[in-house]
Amino acid sequence: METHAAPTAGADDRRPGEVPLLLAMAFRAMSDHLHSRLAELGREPLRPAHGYVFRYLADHPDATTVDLASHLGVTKQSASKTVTELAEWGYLQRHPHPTDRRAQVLRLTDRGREYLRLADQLWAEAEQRWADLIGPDRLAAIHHDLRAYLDHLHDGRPAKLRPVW
Amino acid sequence: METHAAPTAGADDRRPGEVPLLLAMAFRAMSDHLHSRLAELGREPLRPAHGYVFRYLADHPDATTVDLASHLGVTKQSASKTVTELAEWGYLQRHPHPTDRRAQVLRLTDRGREYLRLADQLWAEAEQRWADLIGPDRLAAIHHDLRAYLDHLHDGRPAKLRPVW
DNA sequence: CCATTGTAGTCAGCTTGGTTGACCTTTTCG
DNA sequence: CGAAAAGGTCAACCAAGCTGACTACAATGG
Repeated sequence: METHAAPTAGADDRRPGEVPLLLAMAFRAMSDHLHSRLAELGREPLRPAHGYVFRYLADHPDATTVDLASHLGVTKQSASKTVTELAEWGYLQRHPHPTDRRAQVLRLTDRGREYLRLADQLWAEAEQRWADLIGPDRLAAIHHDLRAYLDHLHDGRPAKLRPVW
Repeated sequence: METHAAPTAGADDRRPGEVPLLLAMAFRAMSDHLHSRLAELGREPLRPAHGYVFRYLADHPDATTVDLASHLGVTKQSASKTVTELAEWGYLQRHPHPTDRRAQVLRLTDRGREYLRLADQLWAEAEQRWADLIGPDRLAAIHHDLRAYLDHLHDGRPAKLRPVW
């Protein structure tokens, strides 16, 4: 039961370079958790990328498709396809841009905001399972260290999200 | 015009459920590092999934395509496609199975083993950048905590690797 | 010992989620 | 003003999965 081992970690024969893969596996595990909970609740199987769209739109109320594309790190055509899909499903709407007649402002519908709350809650569940195992202080430290890494690397510019696989 | 400024690095305003996404972003950042280093070195742009194949074959000297498929969590057809590709590129070879004439034993070539060493080294570089920032003790603790989580969840069975996106 | 059932692997065709390129409209700027 | 840049769409293509059908061999139970 070495759940709270000291950071010295003598017996840990850490293979250098293993951490990145562990990050991917942990994310996958949490993602699986979210999917199975969504299924339990009988919800549509939106994927993490969709949740990320929702979050961006919630935080950026005057975002356009091009904004979204650059945030997601995909082409505007691809982002447009996603937007069309989510609009058809009633999660967001395109509104005319107040000053630029080329552009469209994307806004979440109530349904979209509701889904975002649910997704946040389910991610939090998965996260909590980890906290239960290692302790909330450790989780907070990891959160902090991850942020530090990403802020350091990208220094202002937003981090890319979608894994290259 | 940002309504939500970047989180000020003051008190830990941890949004519950944020950690999973940070895991994905950190992995993506490390993966980007690996890719750009490979490009610098003029190497073929093999993806993380390929490195994972190499590792499995290195650890399981009598693995077949079906073994690999179940390990990767994909269909045998998909695994077969990957194997064909890697064989054409000279990273592995198919050998007749000693006792089962349907099956083929997959083995890394020297070139494959060399690539695995390189990939390990590049992942380690990315990992090290994080360690430089947060300190090696913190990284070791995170490594330990990730392992604990994955071991706890899967309890014996291998963890899924490829992110669902 | 043979008939049935199961397994390793391949081939073919489809789907998904991305790509590039061409294009129209509107905006920005020299 | 006129040229270049930018938002958005349409269309064609591509990569990497998938399912389904199939062959060849293996294992098992009368």
